[in-house]
Amino acid sequence: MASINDSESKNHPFVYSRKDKSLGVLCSNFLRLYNRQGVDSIGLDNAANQLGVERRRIYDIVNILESVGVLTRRAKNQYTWKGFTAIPHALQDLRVGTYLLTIIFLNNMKQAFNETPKDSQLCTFQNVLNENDCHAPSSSNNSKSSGSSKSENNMKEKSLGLLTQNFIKLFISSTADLISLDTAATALLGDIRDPTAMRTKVRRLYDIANVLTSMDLIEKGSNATSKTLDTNVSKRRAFGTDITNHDDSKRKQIDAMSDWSSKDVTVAMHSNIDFMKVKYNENITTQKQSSRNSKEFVFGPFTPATVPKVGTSGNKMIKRAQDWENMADTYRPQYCNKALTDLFGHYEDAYKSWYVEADEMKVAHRSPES
DNA sequence: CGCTCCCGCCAATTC
DNA sequence: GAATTGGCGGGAGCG
Repeated sequence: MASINDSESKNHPFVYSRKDKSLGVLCSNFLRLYNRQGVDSIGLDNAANQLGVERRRIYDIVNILESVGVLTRRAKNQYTWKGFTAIPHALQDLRVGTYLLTIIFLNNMKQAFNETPKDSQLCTFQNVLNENDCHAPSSSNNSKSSGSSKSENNMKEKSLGLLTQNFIKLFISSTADLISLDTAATALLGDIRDPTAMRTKVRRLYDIANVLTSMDLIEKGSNATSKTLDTNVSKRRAFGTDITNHDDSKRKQIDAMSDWSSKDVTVAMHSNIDFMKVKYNENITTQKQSSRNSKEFVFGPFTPATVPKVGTSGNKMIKRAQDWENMADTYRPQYCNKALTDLFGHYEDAYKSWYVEADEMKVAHRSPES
């Protein structure tokens, strides 16, 4: 009781609005309630009461927060508050894992290019994620590899928490500032072409996006003009929605993400910097017209600025696409799901030249450390 | 009408 | 076998 919904409900505080019960505001309230020093333990029951919501909703919030390091499950009904300062570390772990994943992904792409179509759905980000669970435990015994990760804990694989992390990984591996939820959903879907699964996935992503937004880790952008701010630690990206879902041979609407702000300053998000709100925004006035087919910019597959040192001393220079370029337009692997193509479409060229290196690197980084 | 996404049924897990 | 957790998707709200 006392102090619950305050927010900025400008108008009539008594009119019910669906917005007032969104996961986003709930998360805000949750944070407002526990994000103060002195707190270190959180009881679910308590939280539910304080916030005046059903238990179920608390689980949603808590799971997502946990996946980003803000919380940790201590015991039944009991969570430990870690705070925002834990986010950088958590993200760093995700980043490392993602790096490797991307390399593998590139290889898969390569395969797709060379081999026949068959049922190579193996281009799904999710599939890559599955085959090598690069979860980032970050603490204690590294890679104890407890048995097979086959089809066992199927339950956990669809958890909101994991989905959240994978969603973030998508941002990390892509240079796109704008990623539509539909795109993300498709990429994160093991089985493409499953309308039902798709819808569900998108629903979940909406949930996640909302809480991440309330945490200021992400921002909603419009298809027309992306406004991307940037926290000093984490990359602040935006999510949008696919437009023109139907149709195909038209123009792929990567326009959505085609206008990036000035190559945002990919901050390192190193171990521990003061996180929080020191967001410095930069002028975003890049009305990049861009184009769909003749992309002239080639960015590196991985966020150039960062990339944790992995074995090889990060000799990642982007070689410009060569004769591959032509092939790119005409010989677009259509058997790779469209969403991914869109997602990574910017540097499709880069792929061509990259996968060669990726091949080498893959062998190279054979566990020097980490 | 299509995009969002809240609500809560009920299954899986844990006590 | 009760209590916790938490997928999942129907369908309501909003633009």
